[in-house]
Amino acid sequence: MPELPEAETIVGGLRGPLVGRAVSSVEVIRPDLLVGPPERFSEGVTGRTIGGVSRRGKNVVIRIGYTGSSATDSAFLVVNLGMSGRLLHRPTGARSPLPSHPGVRFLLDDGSQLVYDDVRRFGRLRLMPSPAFGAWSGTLGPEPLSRDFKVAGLIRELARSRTPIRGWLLDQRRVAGVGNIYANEALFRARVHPLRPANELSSDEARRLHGAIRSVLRAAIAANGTTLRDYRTAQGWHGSYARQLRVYAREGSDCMRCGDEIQRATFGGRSAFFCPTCQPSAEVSA
DNA sequence: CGTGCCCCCTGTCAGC
DNA sequence: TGCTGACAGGGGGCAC
Repeated sequence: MPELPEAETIVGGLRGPLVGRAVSSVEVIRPDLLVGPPERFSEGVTGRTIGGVSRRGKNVVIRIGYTGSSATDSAFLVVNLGMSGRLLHRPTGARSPLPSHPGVRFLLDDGSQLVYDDVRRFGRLRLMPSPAFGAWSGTLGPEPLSRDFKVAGLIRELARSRTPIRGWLLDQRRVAGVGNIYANEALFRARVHPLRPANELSSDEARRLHGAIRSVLRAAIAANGTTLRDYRTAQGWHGSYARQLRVYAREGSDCMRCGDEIQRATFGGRSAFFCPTCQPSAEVSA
């Protein structure tokens, strides 16, 4: 599901309704969604005030603290949505459809609710004290839309691995927030075959990939993310980037760039989509 | 440490 | 109509 653009869209939809609200009560319907004991989770959240909503990679981060506290005595609720997780805000008296598979429900002091809903239950909610949050964040790679994500750094890191580039992009320790949809889309834009070993990309290909990752993520954010099936915004809406996808789920269709037929291949346990002409399996010298 | 494979879970769809 | 198998946006654990 949700990759960086979807998490970013959810964050944008939660910030207004959540920031400044206190959590009146928590209902843990599916304890297996929590990392750690449910009692500690409930005690750590109940009665506290939401200080901010942000994102790290694909994760939604909700900062929680006592009213008036500084950031240092905050805790961080980190939500990884897995494949089918949703974070839905339901205003008081909302007529929006009921969540189908609610896992955790937060009742807020204005009567509205935040519901974590997840059909497949691959998602996880983790409440972390500040130091643990910092350590966890440090295990993730740079934010691809930040200034920390540099061409030089990408070239250096690519050289250290011979993993196929599509798998390399999915590793959150390398770049935070890229998943299978946007890895495939970025590789098409950069004209790099998904099976190319990372350390065999030329510096020009790495430069193109760097730009392609950033532009595809930005475009997807502008479209509120990609809804193929499960993803919804915090308000329950669909994202509209699916109709702008150039290769993902377009197997058998014409390449928008050259007209050749888009191929699908399964490796690393997941589908890759690419144009065999625009993305040759070895770099073509100019 | 890097890499590849399996599994977690439910729902949907294609094929028979 | 109904059954079976493949597959779905993620990631943790394990063996090598």
